Amino acid sequence: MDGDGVLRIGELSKRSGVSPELLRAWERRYGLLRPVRSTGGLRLYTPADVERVRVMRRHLSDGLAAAEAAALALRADADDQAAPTALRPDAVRDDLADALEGFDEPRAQAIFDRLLAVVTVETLLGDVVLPYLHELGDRWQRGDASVAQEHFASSIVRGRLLGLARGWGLGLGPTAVLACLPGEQHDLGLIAFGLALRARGWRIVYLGADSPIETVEEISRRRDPSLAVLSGVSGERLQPVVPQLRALAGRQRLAVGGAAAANGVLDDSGALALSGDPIAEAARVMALVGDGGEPS
Amino acid sequence: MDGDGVLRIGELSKRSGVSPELLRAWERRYGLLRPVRSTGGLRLYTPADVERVRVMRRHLSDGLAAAEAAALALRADADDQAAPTALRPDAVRDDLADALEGFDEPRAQAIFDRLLAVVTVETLLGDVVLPYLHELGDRWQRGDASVAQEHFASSIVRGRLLGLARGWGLGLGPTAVLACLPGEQHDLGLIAFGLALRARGWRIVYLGADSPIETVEEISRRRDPSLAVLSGVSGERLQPVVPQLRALAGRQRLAVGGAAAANGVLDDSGALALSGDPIAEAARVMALVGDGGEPS
DNA sequence: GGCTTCTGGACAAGAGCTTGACAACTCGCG
DNA sequence: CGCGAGTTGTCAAGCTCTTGTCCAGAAGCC
Repeated sequence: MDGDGVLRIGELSKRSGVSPELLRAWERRYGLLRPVRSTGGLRLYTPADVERVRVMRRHLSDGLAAAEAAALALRADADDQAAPTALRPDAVRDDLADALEGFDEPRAQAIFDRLLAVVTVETLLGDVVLPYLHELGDRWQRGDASVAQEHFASSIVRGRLLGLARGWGLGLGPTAVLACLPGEQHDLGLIAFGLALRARGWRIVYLGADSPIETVEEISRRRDPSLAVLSGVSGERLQPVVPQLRALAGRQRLAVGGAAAANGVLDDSGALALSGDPIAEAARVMALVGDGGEPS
Repeated sequence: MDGDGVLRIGELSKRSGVSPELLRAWERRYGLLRPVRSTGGLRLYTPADVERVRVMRRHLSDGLAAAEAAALALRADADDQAAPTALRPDAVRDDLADALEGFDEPRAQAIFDRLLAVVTVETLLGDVVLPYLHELGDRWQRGDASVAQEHFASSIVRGRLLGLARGWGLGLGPTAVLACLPGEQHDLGLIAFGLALRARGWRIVYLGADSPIETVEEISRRRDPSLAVLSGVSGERLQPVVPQLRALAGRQRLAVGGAAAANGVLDDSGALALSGDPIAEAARVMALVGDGGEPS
């Protein structure tokens, strides 16, 4: 499925039939594509970009103006995720919820298998897994779901997500280091975020739950990533480490994700707050890092 | 089918159609091949390497950049492996340690892939993963390994083990419920134990880290397992819950695993102590439950 | 001894990058 | 109809990055 790796502009040109100059022009003028950059500054495109260029061309040959065609191509992209027909996301979600809450691992795995055969990882995350995790969290807070159910479900989802994560350290794109704040055990959102970045061509170094800040510092020195992301669900986790974060943000582009980032605790720390859902934030990060480039 | 001896670079070049200079360049730049060396320092390749070079060439002719093609070839390696040479467990373990401690996820995954093509899950656990985890724990205590290395390595190992665990709830065998004691975050040993039981035909219901005892109780009621296992590395975790365990042991065959079970805290609780290594204990549990049969 | 291989660096061709310009085209309007 | 203004595909110059190839001297192998 995402077996294809990233493409450089020449190859995208060949596959889409659009000259490199024009591809760059479309990017500059309409933001049609927003490729990740390699360490050397080369544009790296994903297979999804090939499709987007195709849509653009189709609209052009329908007689639309370039600006118009680009706008449509960009929107089509969003619609695409909203309408994978055949499968009704909420139905699948209910199905999954039912399986997980009945402690029925085989059935839950089967649902994942069936889904992955039809949709992209991103759709899986955005339409099924993340909404389900939210729902489960809410129900747990209301006392409608037991700790047992929450534990069981998390374990299975974690296993599947980590399975999808295989090989996410590989490739040419920019590198992101991902870790949970000290004391934080909720890692599923962070893994989802990593998968979303991966789908856009990034390389991921994943440290997991409850990581001391020094840990992130060490990796930053060794791998010089384009971005380090710390994640946490509660502000209490964040408060005590803000000074450390400020120091780290001095030498390393830094972001904090999850609900912990929501209330302006980070305001003058130099770290970016990513309090939205993982997929949206991955898209945002793309834009920022793409624009800003690397601070040497 | 294998048995083929090793190849020197000239021979590999002839078979793969890639010049020796280029093969060396690919090794240096992308780590595509990692040949063992003769005593004199000559590179010695296996037939599997021929295949890998072929994959690389195919990706190149698909128009991918060399660096990207190499990355994919390294991952694709997973799918079809021909002849993974003689595998000496300690050598592999060192290799794995090296990859994990260098934060090199792709290489670590490749090592797992190569291993799994030849050995059973049980061998993988017993000869490589568990010893490595022990070693890492020791080094970490001595200060020879950093927290970052420990986190990174755990994440990858956890991902792989959970991947192997897929579908372990399926089947007809006796059911075991597995959970970590409250507050306990070390789940790798428990997962390994689950895999060992699975290899013997059990069904596993896995609850994961930091599980309240009530959680286990709830599942026991709903699934009526043949055994429930709680795991922890330190006795401190165990002490406070002994009364609860005693109560639970009244209606449910119960065991406690990990170092926490070592000192006679459990003596009169009715719970079985499993303080040895996961695989040996899985074998022991088989014998016990096999003998005793199912209570009603 | 003759052929192969090793290391490490160097090199050149080609692909890509950015900035800025430019000509063909479309379109609204007097 | 002709004209200015905006749109859009293409091009160029000067640099950087990537990648296949080459070299020289030392050493291995049969």
